[in-house]
Amino acid sequence: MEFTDKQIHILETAEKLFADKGFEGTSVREIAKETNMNLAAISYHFGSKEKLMEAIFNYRINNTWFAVKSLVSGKGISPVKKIELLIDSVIDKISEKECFHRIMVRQQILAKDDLVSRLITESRVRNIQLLNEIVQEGQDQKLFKKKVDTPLLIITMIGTIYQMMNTQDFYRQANKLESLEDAAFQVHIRRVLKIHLKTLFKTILTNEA
Amino acid sequence: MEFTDKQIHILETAEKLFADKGFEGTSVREIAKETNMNLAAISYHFGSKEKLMEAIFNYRINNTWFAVKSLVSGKGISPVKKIELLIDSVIDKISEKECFHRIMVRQQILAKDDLVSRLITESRVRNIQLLNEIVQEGQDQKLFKKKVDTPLLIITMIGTIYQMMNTQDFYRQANKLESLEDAAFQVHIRRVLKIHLKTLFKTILTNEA
DNA sequence: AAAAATAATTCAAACGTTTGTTTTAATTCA
DNA sequence: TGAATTAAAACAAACGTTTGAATTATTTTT
Repeated sequence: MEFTDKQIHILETAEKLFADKGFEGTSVREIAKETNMNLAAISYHFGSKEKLMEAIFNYRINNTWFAVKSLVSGKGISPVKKIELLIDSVIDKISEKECFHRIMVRQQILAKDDLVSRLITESRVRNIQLLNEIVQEGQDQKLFKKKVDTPLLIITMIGTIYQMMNTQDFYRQANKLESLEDAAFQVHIRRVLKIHLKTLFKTILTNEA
Repeated sequence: MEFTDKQIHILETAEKLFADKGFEGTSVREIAKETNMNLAAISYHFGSKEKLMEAIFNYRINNTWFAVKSLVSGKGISPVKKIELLIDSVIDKISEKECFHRIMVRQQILAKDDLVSRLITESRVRNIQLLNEIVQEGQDQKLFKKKVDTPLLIITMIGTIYQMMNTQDFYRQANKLESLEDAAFQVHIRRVLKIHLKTLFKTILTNEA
């Protein structure tokens, strides 16, 4: 799936608009205006609004996990360390593509069965397999509990990250962090989330507590 | 805010449609057809589609926390027990109003500042205050850690519940629970979530681990 | 290297639908 | 009778998409 510079410009502009106003809430005319292109250009380059959405998913959802996978399947790294690397990586990846993930959250709630929904499911399966590998390794080394609900673990991880992403203004206010610069606050959130999730995972995976 | 039976019928029908297809993805004509009412009836009873959405929020978002509040502010109950009661209650309340919460999740992601957004924020403030009370009590009794990020705790709680709600088919498949009846699976999810979140909260709040 | 031919892209305009809402008359209920 | 509700029809505006001519880029031919 290759895209030209112009197409990528449309993709990323549409991504921002879809994230802010929703798919149905964004008109093709808005996308055209925001990209300084003609209305017909979107149909010309992508065929339809629906296909543009699919293109965004093809553009974003690939290659997300390959870097993590190589990190994680490396020998000589303890399962605990691998979990930590995974958490760091997931948080960074999601933060980098915040708009896309906002779209994905909204999309996964809808009762649809289209290409986009299938792409989301495939992505989830990959995540499960990845975490399962690490958990299995930890169990083999008697470091982790025997019974671990891996899907539930992922649900807490992704759910916490997404909820933070979607309510970050509220978190900022509740913790009186309004004085922080935007960028500094983003860094702060990531750090807090990473520490938090690592603690949680250790509790669930090891036999402590 | 009082509603007639007919209005409630419209509210609940629209709620289901908004949850399944999104606000912009649902037409007023669809709501009319689904309720077996005339198109103009929606405008007549609520004024506009936007106001109908606001009415759904007014209908649902109230009274959600009053029952919890009375449970929680009771004397003679340990802070740990109160946390458990809170978790049980939140999970049950959200499960009861799944459609509404699906709408709320989608709504809170949008970059809007309307009445609905303000209602969501107010609801969050109430939740924080409630949990803060319990945490404070636990800290006074030297049961909980001194430093607790209450907002982060709520984010994990709500985030986990929402993520489970939105990906429950996936969870079911990943844990090979397809043989369970729908109702039994719902019960299963709730039980698992309750145990899971209680464990997490105890870890974060107490000085273990 | 210049010219001609072909392909790719941009543009304004218009297409037919669907949208949320309003109107006006008919009907129901108190 | 008079107010509340329902019904069918119409409204203008916005929607996604298509059209066909104009323009630009690329390739082919001379």
